[in-house]
Amino acid sequence: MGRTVYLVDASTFIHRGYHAIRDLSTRSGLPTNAVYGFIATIHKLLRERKPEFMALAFDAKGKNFRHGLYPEYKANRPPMPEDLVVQQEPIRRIIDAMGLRRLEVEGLEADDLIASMAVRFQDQGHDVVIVSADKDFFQLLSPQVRMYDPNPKREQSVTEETLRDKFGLTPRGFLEAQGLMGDATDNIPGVPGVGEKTAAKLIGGFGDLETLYDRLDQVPQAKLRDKLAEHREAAFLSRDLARLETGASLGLSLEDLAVTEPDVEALRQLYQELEFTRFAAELGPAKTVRYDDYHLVRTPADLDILVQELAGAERLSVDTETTSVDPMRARLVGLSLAAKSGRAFYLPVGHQTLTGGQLDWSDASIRLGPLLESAGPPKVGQNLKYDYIVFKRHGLALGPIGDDSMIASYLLDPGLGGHNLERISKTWLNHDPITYQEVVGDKKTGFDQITPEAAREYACEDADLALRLAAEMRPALEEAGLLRLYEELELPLVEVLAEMEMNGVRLDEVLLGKLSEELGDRLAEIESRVYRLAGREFNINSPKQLGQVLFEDLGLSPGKKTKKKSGWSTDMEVLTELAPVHELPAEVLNYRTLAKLKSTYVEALVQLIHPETGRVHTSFNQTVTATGRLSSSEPNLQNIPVRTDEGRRIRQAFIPDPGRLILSADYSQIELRVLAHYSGDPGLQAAFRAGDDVHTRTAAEVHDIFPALVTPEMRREAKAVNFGIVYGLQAFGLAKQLGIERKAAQEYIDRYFKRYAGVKDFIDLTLDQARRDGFVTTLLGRRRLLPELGSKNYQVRSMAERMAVNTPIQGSAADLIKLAMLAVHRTIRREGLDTRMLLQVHDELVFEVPQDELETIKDMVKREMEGVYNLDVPLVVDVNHGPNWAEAH
DNA sequence: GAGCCCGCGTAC
DNA sequence: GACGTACGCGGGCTCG
Repeated sequence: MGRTVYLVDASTFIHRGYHAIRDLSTRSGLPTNAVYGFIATIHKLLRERKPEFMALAFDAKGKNFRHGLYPEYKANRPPMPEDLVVQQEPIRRIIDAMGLRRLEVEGLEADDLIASMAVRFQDQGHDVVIVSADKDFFQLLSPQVRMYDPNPKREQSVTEETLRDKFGLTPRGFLEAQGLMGDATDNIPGVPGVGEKTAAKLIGGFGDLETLYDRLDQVPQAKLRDKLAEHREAAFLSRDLARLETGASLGLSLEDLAVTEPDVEALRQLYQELEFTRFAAELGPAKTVRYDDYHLVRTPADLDILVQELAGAERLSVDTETTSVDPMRARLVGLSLAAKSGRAFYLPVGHQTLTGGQLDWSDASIRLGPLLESAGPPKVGQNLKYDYIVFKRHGLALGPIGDDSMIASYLLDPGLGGHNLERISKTWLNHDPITYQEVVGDKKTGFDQITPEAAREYACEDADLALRLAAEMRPALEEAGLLRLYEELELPLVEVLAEMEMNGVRLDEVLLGKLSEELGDRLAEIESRVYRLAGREFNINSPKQLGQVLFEDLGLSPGKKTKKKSGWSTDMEVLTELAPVHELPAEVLNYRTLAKLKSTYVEALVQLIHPETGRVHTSFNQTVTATGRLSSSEPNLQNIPVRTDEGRRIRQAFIPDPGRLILSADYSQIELRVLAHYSGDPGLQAAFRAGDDVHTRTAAEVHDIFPALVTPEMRREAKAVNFGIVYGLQAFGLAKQLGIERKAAQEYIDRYFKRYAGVKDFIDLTLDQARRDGFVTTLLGRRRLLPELGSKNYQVRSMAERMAVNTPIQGSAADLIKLAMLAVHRTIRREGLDTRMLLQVHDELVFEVPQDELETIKDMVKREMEGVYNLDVPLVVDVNHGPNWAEAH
């Protein structure tokens, strides 16, 4: 019985993908546009046609019989571009993993492979579909052989009839016509001046080249006749070149072309390497974990047996299930434990929906105490800060912390953007965990609404995975020299951050209430003035509507487009420009300032006051920034206004409990000191050793004058340059910031680097090393991977270079203050002090100090922070205190 | 109505 | 394009 065989001309679709998709590459810079386009086409073909038999023909390297006939064959083809060459290998690997037959034969082009197979299978009574758009295949068309192009924008199907309708030629005739036409892309000459139309007409009339030349005198046009006569040889040669080889013996039977099952895991691996997340997802979840050794523990007797089994464990993985993602509001629903890969236990304690029994937490927590508290094995988990807080609020002091898979993943690649269990399990274990959605269904359903049975696999898996992940990642940390940073800084910091979050900050609700009211009044006043000036009402908060009012209604001249150029920018820079021209922009600037304070700070903060503690409890995120800094969220307490009087009023609402004071300790110029240390620059180091004002000193150096002669304006410029250096400043940016000519900015920068040659050398050396290693490091060996340093795209590469310069500085400063937090925390503990650490704002620590500890803490904090690490320049800490954060700063 | 992106603005 | 690291607001769009 006749079957259908699909023969794919791979190079057609590889080239089409290469040209149709621009700028697709992996994060590390491997181009993937052709791979992506080609694989998308093959997917489409498989999906739409579901072929049973199929082969993909590739061009073999080197020469073939056509070069023997005609040395100039394809001589006009430039060599394959490098960014396409490197995509050949991945394409072939994917085809193999897909379970498809790939054909590549030395001395034969893909066309000849396809032609030989087409004829062979046709002769065996099968139908053949040639998947290509190349007209060279027209000569093969027959009742059993047709062509197909999966691209919907093209003519999808070509048959013998199509050929007849379009050219009036038979397939055989088309080959004859090709002899006359030639083919410019393959450098096949043909007869000059004869194109598709003329060739079709001639062959349509005479049938073939032999007949045409036998009866050349019957061609009516004298000129054409002469051309044909002159290029007779070329015509016959061109036909020979266009004729596909159909007799190649490939020794393939139909069965050899059977489409087999894909190697899903190999494919997934390839797709992940190429960062084709969509294709990887289409393969469905990878399940490499078994669920058959996961158990429910729901009686005190079983719990005691379990505690006994786990007591001697080297490490114990722990995970909590709760009612909230906010650990300060979460109620414990259950916990899972694992000490051996693949074996885990779920202990329900707070399910509302039950089909059987569950443990009583007040009883269970006593039985678990010896295991989970500091006497037990080191604890492993994913984001243990969360579990630590939940347990602490439920009367249990989890410890000691032995591994946190989230932090391990972060240290290995802090630029990853997300270190959740799902993601790192995929990366490290090639496993897709059960999702929260799959377990509870509706996202609004609390975990306590499902049964322990329904929770078992999900909860056990989380503990099991954290255990497996820690085991996988430890060697990687060791390899990268990150183990000390992990064990001696980041893991101990977990507990410190947890305590800070639980401490929370007290807010003066009355003051915030007054502020909100006042801001509301003032906003209303501005609003009415804005409407009057605009001549109509509109939403001032909408940049889009504001743009219409300014640039259409009022006809002011727009400054610049927005980033995504979807409209005209109305940001501070533009409005400030417009302020002298019209009253409205100035009003809007004022409005924006106040609206920001009201919505982002006053109102949001009040909203987040905890009902039980009466304080706000931020989250300090340890695995978010690319440089090693912490971040703060819900609320973000690291961007509370401070620069304007208006903004500082918010800080006045940050107050201590009665009998206490707010104390703030901040590092003076920590980033520039790190720069001075790294660069070894004598001038910069001298400034810090002498205790000079570094910006004044920079101005004096650059202008070559005495420091006493530095004007405030000169100091301001120098300050901008000093900060800019840390960020990878360029002349354009400095010019914009200082409002000077670009040329003047460039001269300033040149003079700076001449004076501070050590800084220049540091930047160059850092970049050299970063390019060599592919990453940069901080004082404590923290890494940031920067594959984009090798990018061919100037913009991408430049960005990476600025990151390479900034990260060691910013990241080292982060290392130092984290070390200081540990030191201060330990001293507070050791000395049994009652002072609470509340906040960290990158170079500042904020404490809530009992009156009678003030002097002790002042001295201690300054001493610990300044002495935390021995740089080549001194670290200086300024300490202040007051009745609120504004006055302590 | 939820979820997301955009434009904007706050901090260091 | 052009100076690094974050978070979060309101508007406005998409999607179910």
